[in-house]
Amino acid sequence: MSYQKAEEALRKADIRITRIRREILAVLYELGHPVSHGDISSEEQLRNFDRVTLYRNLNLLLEKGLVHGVLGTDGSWRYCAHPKDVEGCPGRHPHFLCMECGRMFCLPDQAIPFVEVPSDFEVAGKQFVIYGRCAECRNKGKDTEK
Amino acid sequence: MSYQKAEEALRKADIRITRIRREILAVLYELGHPVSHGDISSEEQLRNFDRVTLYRNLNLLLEKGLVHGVLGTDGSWRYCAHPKDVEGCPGRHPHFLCMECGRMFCLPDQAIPFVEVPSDFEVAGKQFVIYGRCAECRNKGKDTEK
DNA sequence: CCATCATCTGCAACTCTGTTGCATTATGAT
DNA sequence: ATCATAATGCAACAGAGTTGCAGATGATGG
Repeated sequence: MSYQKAEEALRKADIRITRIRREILAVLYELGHPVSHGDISSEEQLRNFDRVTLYRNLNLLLEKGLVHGVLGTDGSWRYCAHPKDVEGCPGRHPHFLCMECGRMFCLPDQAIPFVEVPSDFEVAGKQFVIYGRCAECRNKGKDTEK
Repeated sequence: MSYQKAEEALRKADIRITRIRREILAVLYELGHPVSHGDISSEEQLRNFDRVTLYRNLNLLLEKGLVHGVLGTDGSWRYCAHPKDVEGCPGRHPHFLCMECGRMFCLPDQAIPFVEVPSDFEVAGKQFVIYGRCAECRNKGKDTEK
């Protein structure tokens, strides 16, 4: 079950185990692809927590490296996490954002390439987002287009 | 002068030539690197125009392809443009965002690589942002750190 | 098992970026 | 110069995310 993995991760990161943190990690572990604050907050297990508390905990988990974030071209952040011993999105690859349904997909086969920055610049991270329409939305479009 | 280039570009794109459009393009042509709505609106020549009008025109210029946009990891868009006959940022390369001063830099020597997306996905565009600290901010830091 | 205290949570209010609706004004085609 | 069309300014709104603070909760020591 994901709760055990979640608790384990929290313990390793040396932060208190609270219900919301366990739930966030469990949800992210189970979904396995990047989801927005809104998506997370409408999950059954998290519906009754405060928006703000959710934001604060997502930021904490980001800082501690238990979760990684991808900024969509719609301006909102998606969060993704996997238990350490499970193959999954480590955040170091491009993501695809469907501008129609808002879903984000990992493109895990391709690494984000190394990029040369001017000397003396300090790199903290990279974001590589491809945007467009996913297969599902393109098919939906075809039905109603004509 | 940039105004002539600006008018030329507007004429070619077949949109009305108004004062704000001429000024936006002239400002972007002269700056030559991506700047935010806030940066643009505090430029001398544009200070007296309405926020909303500026947003609407930036969006129009984006649509018409006279300007391109880059979303920073701080969640706000930067806009960049060059006159057609001048070597400049065509938008098809990575950008560096300094998280401290908020300035964005083009990394024009390196093209954004081709990325394979799942079949039947439709690509509309790409965003590739490297974030961290620019040389200037790192130096500033050194003075006060100890 | 309970007390204690640091930390976390919920609430209200706020900021910042960007958008919409509508009345007024300017543009450029005739 | 006239006039329809398009652009502007204003007010109000929307959504994402943050801050401050009072009250609740979780880990630790007795």
